[in-house]
Amino acid sequence: MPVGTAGSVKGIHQQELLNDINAPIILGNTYHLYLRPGLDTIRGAGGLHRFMNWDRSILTDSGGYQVFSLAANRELKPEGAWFRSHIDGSKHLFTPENIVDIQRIIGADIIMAFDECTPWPCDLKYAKSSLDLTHSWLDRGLEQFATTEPLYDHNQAFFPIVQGSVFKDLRKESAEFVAEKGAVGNAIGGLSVGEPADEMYAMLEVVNSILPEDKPRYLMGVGTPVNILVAISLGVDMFDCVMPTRNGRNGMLFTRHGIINIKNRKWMDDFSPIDTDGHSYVDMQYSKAYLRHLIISGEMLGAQIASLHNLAFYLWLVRKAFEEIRSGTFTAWKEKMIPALSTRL
RNA sequence: GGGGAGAUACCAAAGUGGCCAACUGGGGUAGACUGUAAAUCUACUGUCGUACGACUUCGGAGGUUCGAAUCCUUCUCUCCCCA
Repeated sequence: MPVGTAGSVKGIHQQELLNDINAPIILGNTYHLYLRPGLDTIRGAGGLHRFMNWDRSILTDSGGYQVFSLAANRELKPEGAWFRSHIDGSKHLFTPENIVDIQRIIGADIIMAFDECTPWPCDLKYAKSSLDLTHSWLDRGLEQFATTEPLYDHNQAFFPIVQGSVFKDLRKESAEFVAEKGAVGNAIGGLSVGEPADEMYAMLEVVNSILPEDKPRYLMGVGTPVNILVAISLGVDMFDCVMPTRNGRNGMLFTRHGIINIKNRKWMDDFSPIDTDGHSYVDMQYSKAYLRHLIISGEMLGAQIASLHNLAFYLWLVRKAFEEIRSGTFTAWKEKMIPALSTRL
């Protein structure tokens, strides 16, 4: 199995973190797997377990999110998406086919389909035409995946992505379209792009009533600790998000007791450990006051410590959720946790 | 001892009669960040009030003027050059 990092400092630290706490994880800001929350029972990760080592895997994204986030620098065509490089202005065509090829080359254990992540708000007409495009791209990606081979000595999985904005009918249509493909895992995209959380939850309910229960359901780009617990309760198994690292770099620490903005003056003279309940070596090693000083001073070490803390917290959160599910106490635990997680310390 | 320059809000630094409660940085305070062009971005930052606004500010004192951070007099302090 490949040891997955994106080659970044971030990735390396995550790897160290993994060695440290031995948690199931997919690298690249993706944390955890295989849950069966709705029924409070454990589920294996479907066919994936047959060839995947969850401790050492790579998940790569397709660039579909960049179709959304870099909208100003791209042009959408039926054949694919043209991106203009912000570095030298050169143009590059991303297609459902070459995106599969690229992820094959990287050696990703999980390859994501190329899709359009629709913005929010988004009118029904646009969402519908976008969904049609995403579906046609999905068929092309699946075809490319089926007609090519892994380049290395491990298998690769291809995850389709459900879209449909915040429209239940479209989400239903998309989930059915995706489920029909019989992939070893399925993803839910196009959420947490600005819509109210309740709308996201409503979409998850619709989609998860259709996506197969015995295959991982991967909610892309989510989210806050509360978002994750709610999504787990709605049947999601797998997440990824920039939040622990980006928000960490900007001074936000997530803990089981609530959220700390370490830049706040109130922590200036607080020399207690960052998190006495934490699971990363940084938590007892450094004080809040010191971390605050590092972040405020713009020291890279501060961003690293905060990121490590947050990643460890996120991993603890999903592992704990896993244990609570296993012992049949997830729902009660979740209800108790949500108010704490939302608290501003 | 002689000559010159300068003193602006927490710091630095614009402004050189009305558009100045005073540009811009920094600092400070708070907020945002959800499949990472993001070690980023936003707001506020004299006092009181939610706000229209009111009141006190540009080294000190005095003066000119309808009106002064800006002009005049004087005092205090700082820096530079020559002895």
